[in-house]
Amino acid sequence: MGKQGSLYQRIYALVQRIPTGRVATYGQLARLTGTTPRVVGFALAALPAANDLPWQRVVNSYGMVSRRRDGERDQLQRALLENEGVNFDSRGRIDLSDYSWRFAEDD
DNA sequence: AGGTTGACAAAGG
DNA sequence: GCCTTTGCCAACC
Repeated sequence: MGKQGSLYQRIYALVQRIPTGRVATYGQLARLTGTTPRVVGFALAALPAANDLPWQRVVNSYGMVSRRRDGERDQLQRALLENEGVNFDSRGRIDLSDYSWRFAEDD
């Protein structure tokens, strides 16, 4: 592994730090880990079905749950978020100005 | 080694 | 604001 762990490990470590009831975008995590948004999505897709990460807290730049190629994971994601108090509007969007995670070194 | 494929994003129309 | 293009880069043939 690299000096600071693999790229995927850095992404996962960051996802782990997103607080309950908050969301981060793929682009935000990409900037913080020095990669591109697509790779963040690819890293999350590589997670096993059962994992310890709050993976549901990662959404796209429009504040929407991104659709998977298969499965009902996106529905589960919305349910989990609503369960922790995140509000979706009639078009299925989250108001990022209210719910986005503000990263700080001392979190 | 080269082409394809994404849980994306920004810019253009 | 929606839809389409373009850039992106790691993974997987």
